[in-house]
Amino acid sequence: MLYLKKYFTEGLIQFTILLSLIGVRVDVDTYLSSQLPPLREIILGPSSAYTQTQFHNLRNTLDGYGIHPKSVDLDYFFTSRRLLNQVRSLDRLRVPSTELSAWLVHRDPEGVVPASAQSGPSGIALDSGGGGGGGLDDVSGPEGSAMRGGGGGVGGETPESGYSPGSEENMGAVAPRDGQDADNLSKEDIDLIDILWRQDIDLGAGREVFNYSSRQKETEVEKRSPEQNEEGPETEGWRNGLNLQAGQTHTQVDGETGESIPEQLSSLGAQSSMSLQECLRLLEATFPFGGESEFQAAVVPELGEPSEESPSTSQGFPLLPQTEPSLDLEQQWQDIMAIMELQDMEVNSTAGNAFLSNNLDNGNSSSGMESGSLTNFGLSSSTPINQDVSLHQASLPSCSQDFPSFFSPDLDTLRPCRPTLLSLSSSNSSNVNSTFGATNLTGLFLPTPLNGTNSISSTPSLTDPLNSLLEEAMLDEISLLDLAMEEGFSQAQASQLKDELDSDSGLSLDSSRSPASPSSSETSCSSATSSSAMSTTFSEEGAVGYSTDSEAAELEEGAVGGHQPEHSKFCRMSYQDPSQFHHLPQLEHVGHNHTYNLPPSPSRSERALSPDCKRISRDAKRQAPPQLDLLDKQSSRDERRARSMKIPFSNEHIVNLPVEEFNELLAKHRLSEAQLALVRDIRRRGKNKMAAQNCRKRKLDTILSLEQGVDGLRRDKARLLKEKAEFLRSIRQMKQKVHSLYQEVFSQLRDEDGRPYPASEYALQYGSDGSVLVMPRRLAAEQTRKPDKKQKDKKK
DNA sequence: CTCAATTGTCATGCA
DNA sequence: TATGCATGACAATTG
Repeated sequence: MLYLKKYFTEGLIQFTILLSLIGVRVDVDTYLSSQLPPLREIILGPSSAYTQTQFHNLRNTLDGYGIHPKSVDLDYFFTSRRLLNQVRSLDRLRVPSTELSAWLVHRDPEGVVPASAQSGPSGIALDSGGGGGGGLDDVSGPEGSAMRGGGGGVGGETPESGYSPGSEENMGAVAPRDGQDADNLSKEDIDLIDILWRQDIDLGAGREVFNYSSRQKETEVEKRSPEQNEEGPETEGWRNGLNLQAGQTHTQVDGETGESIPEQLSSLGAQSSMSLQECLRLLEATFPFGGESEFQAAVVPELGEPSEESPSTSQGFPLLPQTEPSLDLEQQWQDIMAIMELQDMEVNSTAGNAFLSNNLDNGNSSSGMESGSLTNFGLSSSTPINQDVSLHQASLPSCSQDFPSFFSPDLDTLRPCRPTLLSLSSSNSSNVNSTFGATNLTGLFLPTPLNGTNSISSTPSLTDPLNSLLEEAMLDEISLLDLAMEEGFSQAQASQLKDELDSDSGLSLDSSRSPASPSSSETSCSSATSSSAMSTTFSEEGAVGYSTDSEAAELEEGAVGGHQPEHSKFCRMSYQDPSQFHHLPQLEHVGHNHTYNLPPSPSRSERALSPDCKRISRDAKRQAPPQLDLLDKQSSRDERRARSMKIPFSNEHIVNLPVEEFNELLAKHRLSEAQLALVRDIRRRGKNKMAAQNCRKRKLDTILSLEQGVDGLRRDKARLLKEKAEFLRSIRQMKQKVHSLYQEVFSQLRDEDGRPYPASEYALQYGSDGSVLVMPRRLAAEQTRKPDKKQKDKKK
C-alpha cells in the first residue's frame, strides 16, 4: 500500500510539477521546503551550488553509481527526479536518436579540425579546457570508436578515460567528415550537422553526461554481446552517420542502442501472459538505454514508467514474490538517471524548454506535430536528423544561458553559433518561448499521448489499464493545464491591471511626473495651444494633472498674455471625458496630481475664464491686444471682482502663492479691507475649487478601480469555478485509476497453488502502515467495522 | 427650454 | 488660531 500511495501521490506531484513548469502559479513552496527540498530544486531550477555538486560528483565518480550528493536526502531527491522524468517524458520506451550526437562527437579519432568546424566547435573544444586533455588519447586511440568513447571504460572503467577532455577535440574531429561529405548534403543538412555539433558541444559542457551514458551503454552492450559492441558504432554506424544523412544516423543509433530494446520489448509483447514481475525485470534490463537517452535529451518518453514502478508496488504485497533485487536495480538506475538528469535540467532549465524538448522529441516519434506553434516542426518531421536537430535546438538556447556559471568559456565560444541555430529554427527560439508562455499548450501537449501510443505499441504487454489510464490522466492534465494556462493569463492580466490600479490610485503618483518633466509640460502646452491637437493630447496627457496645466498655462501666459493660459487649462478640464479612461485603463488612474497647490503658475486661477477655449485661443492669437469686454465676459466672477476692485496682482498669484509669499504680497501692496477680504476669498475659493476638482477625480478613480476590482473578482470566481470542476474531474479519474490499479493488482495475485484469488471472496486490505494484504472479504469487512464502531464509540 | 453633466462655491471637519 | 485639504451639498454653468 505504501507504494500504491506513493504512486498516486506521485501523480499529484506530477501534476504540480507540470503546473509549475508551464508557469501556472503553484504554491508548493511551503510544502516543498518542508518535505521535498530536491523537488523544489527541480521546479524552481537547480541552484548553482547544488548543480555544481552534481557535476563534481559525476566527475569524481567512476560511473555514477556511487553518487551521493552532498547532504541531500537521496530518497526524496531521487524520487522527485524520477517523478520529473515521468512528467517530462511520457513515452519512454523509445531510444531517442538525440543521444547519437553525443557519442558520435566523442568518437572521432582523427582530431583533425575541419574548416567548417572551426567556427564553433573548435573554439569550444579548446575552451572547455577545464576538462583537461586526458581523455583524448583514449578516444582517439587506434580503436577509437564512438562506442569506445563511451565504452572505453568497459575494460578499465577509468573514470575520466574516455571523455571529458577528449571529447572536445573529438568534436573537432567530426568536422572533416562533415566537410568531406558536404557535397552530398543539402545546405540544410550541413546546417543541421553544425547544429548537432554545437549541441553536442553544449551538452558536452556537462561532459560527465556523455561519459556516463556511454559507459552505461557500453556496459549494457557488453553484457549482451561483445561483438555487437564493436560493430555497431564503429564500422557502420559512425561512418554512415558521418555522411550525415540524417536518417542514417538516426537509424544507426536506433540500431545500435535500441536494437536490443525492441527485441526485448517485442519479447515482452510476445509474453504478454508473463507475470508482472517478469515484465518488469525485463524492462529493468532494458531501461538503461532509455535512461541514458533520457538524461541527455531530457525528453525520453516514459510511459513505461508506471510499469516500472509496479515492482515497487508489488513489493508491499506479502503474497507476492519479493522483487527487491530488481527493485534495487531499477531504483539505482532511476537514481542515477536522476542525477544525470540534473544536468539536463540545467540545459532545459526553463520550463518552456523542458516542455519544448519533450515535445520535440515527441515530434520525433509521433511523425507529426499537431501544434502549429512550433514551426520548426515542419523541419523536424522531414527527416530523423532534423528531428534530432530540432530537439537540440530546443534545448540549446537555454543551455547557453543556464550553463555559463560552469562552462562560461565554452558557452562564450558557442554564442557566435547561435545565429545559425536561430536561423534554422526560425521561430523556434523566439516563438517557442513566447508561444509556450502563451496559450498553445494544447498543441504542445497533444503529441504526448501519441507518443504514449507509440511506446505502447512497442510494449504490448504493458498496454493494460495502467497505460491507458496514464494516457488518459495525462490528457486530462494537459487539458487542465491548458485551461489553467489560459486562466493564468487572464489572471495575470487581471493582476497586472490591479497592480496598475493600485500603483496609480495613489494620489501623488503623477505629481512627480508632470511637474518634473518639462517635456511633458511642453507637449501639453503646445498641444493646448493647438486646438486640433488638444483633445488627443489631453487623452494622453490631460490626466497628468494640474501642474501640467499650470505649466502649460504659464508658458502660454508668457507668450500671449495674462489671460490666455486658462484657455488651455480650461480646455483640458473640459476634455476630461471619463469614457476615455475606460478605453485607456492605464490612463484611468493617472489623474491625481494634487500639484495645483504647488508654486505657481500665475495663470492658474484664471482657468475658468473661458468657456470656449478653442475660440478664445484663436481670438487671443489673432487679437494681440485682447478685448477686455470679451475677456471680462469670460472671466470668472472672482476675476471680475478682482478687476473691479483693482487688485494689483493676478488671481493666479492670489491662489497659488504659498502663505508666506502671499502675505508678503499683501504686505507689499497696501490694500483696503474690502480688497483684502476679496483677495482672501479669492484665495479660499480658488483653493477650494482645485480641491473639489481633485476630490471629484479621486472619487471617479475610486469608482473605476472598484469597477475593475469587481471585474477581477468576477474573473477570479469564474476561474475558480472552472478549476474546481477540473479538479473534481481529476479526482474522479484518480479514483478510477485507483480502482483499475486495484483490479490489476488483484488479478495478478496467486495463492500457494498458483490460482487466482476469487474477487468475490478476497479483497485487498490496506493497512494503516502502508501494507497491503489479501484478506477474505469477511475478515476485511469485520476489520473495517471494528474501527467504525470505535469511532462511533468515540463520538458517543 | 429642459435636463443631465460639469464645475464652482460654501460649510464643515480634520490635521 | 491660522492654514490647507477633503468632502458633502448646493448652485451655476454648459452642452
